[in-house]
Amino acid sequence: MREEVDENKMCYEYDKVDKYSIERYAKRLLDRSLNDITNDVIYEHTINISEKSKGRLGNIVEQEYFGYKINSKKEADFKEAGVELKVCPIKQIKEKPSSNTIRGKLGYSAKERIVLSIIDYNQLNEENWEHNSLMKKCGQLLLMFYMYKKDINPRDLKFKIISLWKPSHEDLKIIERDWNIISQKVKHGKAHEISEGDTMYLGACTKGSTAEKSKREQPNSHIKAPQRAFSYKRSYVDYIIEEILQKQRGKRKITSVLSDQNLIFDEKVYRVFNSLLGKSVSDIIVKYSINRERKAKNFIRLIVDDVCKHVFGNKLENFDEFKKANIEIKTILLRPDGMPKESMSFEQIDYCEMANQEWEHSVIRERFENKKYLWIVFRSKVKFKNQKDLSLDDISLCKVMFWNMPISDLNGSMYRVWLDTKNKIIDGKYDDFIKISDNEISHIRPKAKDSKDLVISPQGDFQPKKSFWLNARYIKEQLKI
DNA sequence: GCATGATCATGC
DNA sequence: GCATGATCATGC
Repeated sequence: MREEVDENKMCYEYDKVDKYSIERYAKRLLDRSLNDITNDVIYEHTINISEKSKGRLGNIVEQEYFGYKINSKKEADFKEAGVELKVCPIKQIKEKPSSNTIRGKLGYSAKERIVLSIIDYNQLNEENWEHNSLMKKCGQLLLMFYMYKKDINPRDLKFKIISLWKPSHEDLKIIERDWNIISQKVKHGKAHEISEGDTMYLGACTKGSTAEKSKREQPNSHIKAPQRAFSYKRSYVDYIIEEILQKQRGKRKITSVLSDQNLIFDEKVYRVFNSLLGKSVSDIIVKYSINRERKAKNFIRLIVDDVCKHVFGNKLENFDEFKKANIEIKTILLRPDGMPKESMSFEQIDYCEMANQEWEHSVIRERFENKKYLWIVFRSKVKFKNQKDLSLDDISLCKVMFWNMPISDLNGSMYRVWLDTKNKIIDGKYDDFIKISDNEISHIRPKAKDSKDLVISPQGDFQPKKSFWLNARYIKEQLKI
């Protein structure tokens, strides 16, 4: 009882010019919900949780817990201290066994990106990085992560991680370039072509009920562009969470960073691989003294990994930047005419999961909206049937590019394929998925150890493992060779 | 032991 | 030679 009185007495008692005081005050909510600590004092500030305002927990925390009016203006929430408050949902996940973690270990993952501020295209058109309104408002964040639960009164949601946070010096360089990529599109009258996948950590995500409704004027072009907001990408937020937790545990973070003083990581990747353009696989093997038998089906990919271990000291996907920006590496082999020999496969479909998912939160949308790919493209000089028939002298590196799926393809063809597949899973039609000849950008096909390699379905029986494939023809288009 | 990345094999 | 089903070495 006494503690409860003390808690209430302390309400609003923070020094608004001192960010550490604000953080300390915020941390009273650690492992608690608003309802756990507040009873009497808060009532006079209680706000209505209407359906329209979605009852966002962030709004409630701002008004009831910190006692200030909601501010979506250009200055920070705690303007005297220069601190912007962000209340963000997280979920518990099993960490992927691919890293060095023990299988099944529990960790936190960001449920969504952190939206920083709406982009005012006209204002951005006038800004440069040195005097930008985004970092002025959001350069110093106070992050309050809570455990997300569906259909729960927001006042009962428990906070798990609370901390001041700002990007490290190294990250800020990448964020600066991301900002410049976005602002350059605006300055060139291409705000309507912006995609969240254009950038690494800082994204420009759509904001508004629907992209159509939210369209607004942009400078330097008469074409209307969907409203967008600066945000930290979900994969980057995962890293923020990890960074804060490691700091709290007193562990020094083991970093594996590819960027250096002069070059950002993708520039280093380009520099190394562009120097190898036109070189054959056998040239590359000799150059880096690679010793590997040509047995595995993913031989070329293993060579690429060998090169990276030699040049960078590690495989690319093991570097922090690749994790933060959510970049996956794919090698592609082209026939002499530029057509990829194969379509590109992805992880197998979890039939039960997919039957219950909505598009907005689907694995496949997440995969292609919030993810970048590094395509390392080889081309054969001569016609061939099987790759193993080719001489390594005849396969050479022809292009290296970072790729992400254009929004129009994601919301168009990809959505159609996803919806068709989901409906057929629900109907139990496992032999009737979209084929490559259906001329979408993607199709469904088996991907398993063998035909007896099965996985459980929502109907309770076992079905062959299958996965999404990007059509070879679509990849050719995207390569623009 | 199994997911992953990628290619092979076969029928038409 | 395409379409699609089937499969394998690797590495975590």
